[in-house]
Amino acid sequence: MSTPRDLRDPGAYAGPLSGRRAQAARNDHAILSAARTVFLQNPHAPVAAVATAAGVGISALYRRYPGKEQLLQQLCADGLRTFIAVAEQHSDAQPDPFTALKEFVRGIVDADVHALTVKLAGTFAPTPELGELAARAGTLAQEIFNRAFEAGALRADADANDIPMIFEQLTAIRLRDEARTAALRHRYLDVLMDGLRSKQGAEALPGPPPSSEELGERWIVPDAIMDGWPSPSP
Amino acid sequence: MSTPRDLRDPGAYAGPLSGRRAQAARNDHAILSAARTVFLQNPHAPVAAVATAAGVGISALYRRYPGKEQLLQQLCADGLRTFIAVAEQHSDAQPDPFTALKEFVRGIVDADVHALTVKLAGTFAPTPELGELAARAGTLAQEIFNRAFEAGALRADADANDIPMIFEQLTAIRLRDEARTAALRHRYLDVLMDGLRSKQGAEALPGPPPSSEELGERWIVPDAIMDGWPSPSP
DNA sequence: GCAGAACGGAATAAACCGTTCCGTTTGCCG
DNA sequence: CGGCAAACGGAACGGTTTATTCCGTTCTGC
Repeated sequence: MSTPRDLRDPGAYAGPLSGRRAQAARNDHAILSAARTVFLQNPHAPVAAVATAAGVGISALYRRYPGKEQLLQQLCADGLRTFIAVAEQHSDAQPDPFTALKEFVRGIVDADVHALTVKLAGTFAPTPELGELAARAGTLAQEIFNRAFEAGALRADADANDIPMIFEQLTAIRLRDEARTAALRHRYLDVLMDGLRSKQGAEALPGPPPSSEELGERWIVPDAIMDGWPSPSP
Repeated sequence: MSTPRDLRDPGAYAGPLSGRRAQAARNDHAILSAARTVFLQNPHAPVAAVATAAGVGISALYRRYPGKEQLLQQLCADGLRTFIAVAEQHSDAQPDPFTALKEFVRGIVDADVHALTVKLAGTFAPTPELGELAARAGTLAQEIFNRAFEAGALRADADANDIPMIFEQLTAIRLRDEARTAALRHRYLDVLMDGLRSKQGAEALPGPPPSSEELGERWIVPDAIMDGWPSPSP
């Protein structure tokens, strides 16, 4: 029985797993990965685009997730978990706190994980678990910032809430070519972090840093981008 | 026929004009302004959202523009013209070229004009006029950068194409509160420009600056965000 | 062989959206 | 004053897009 199987995705390591089961396992990953790429490019992309990008049919997707919303939640949760992992990894084991902070930011930016938690926000209902993960992520980032700050490596008017804003700005850099995107982000990461460094003769940054409420703004508003603007009335 | 007069663009001056004509004049401005706000928030917002935000009916909008596309083109052209005006205004009359550059960037960012030309790109067919305006805008920006660079105010590996990328990053900062948005943008404008300043002991920025082709990427692709990915076929 | 897990993709039903149409209001002019 | 037409508001229309369901097919494991 020369297993002629698996017309799909022939390049991706057919492995020792045999046939259908193996395909299923690979599809698990392919779908998640495709969803990541597609939704990162366009948060409102149709589900069919994910299936196409994953090289599977729509039913393969719906077999795994009850609906689009659950897929997005999964994506977001995974992103948050990655964020936490990166943060923990850079939390210590680095003599210089400034370098630790910079490497941490680079890690998050390379993982392209911030967009997952923010650009997707508002396109699905957040679950309690998501909230907890986000809280933990925030705490870890805060700690890494604090260490650098207390070591005197940052300008006096730098603030922990500047970090998410830096993510935001670097995340805005997105070209078709993924490698080039990463390279450019590194470039401006250097510029930004250099601007945040402590230095003499620098005048104070204008205005207060973002407040936590301001940073959290994104999570509210399901989408309501079009309707009654300020807030019509219930 | 017998168009009595040109109701368009009365200079946003509602004044003592009486009745219907005055309302029309005010609507001209209200619609354009609302469109700006709405499409800046969400480039794919429905036309109805603009009408609602402007506090007018849909027909008031369609009386002025043949369709959505023309409205977007108008918006983009206005944005480009503003860009050019700001650039010309900061092009000289400023002794220090670095300050001139920074003020120029601040002017563009405050006018929120970059998003108009880039976030909207790909949502409508560009006209030849738009192309010319964009070219002129680019040239002006380049000149302002060059003056600062040649004066030695910028780090040696800074590049003119870094400027659009800075716009891009600052434009990504967008809160509900417009004033706060501007304030935060000023904050990171300071950080970024400080990072771009010439200084000793700075290691080189990693990787090459963005190429002009990379910056122009946005204009191609009508939308095709979901379908054949790399580029299906003509 | 056979039962059924997994699939691919067409079919479906419900939005969503740009644009048109129609009835109404309201200055202006004779 | 009466009538005309510029301006409007917003419902109605038709096309398109999308999430989700359904069904026939293909393999696997036994």
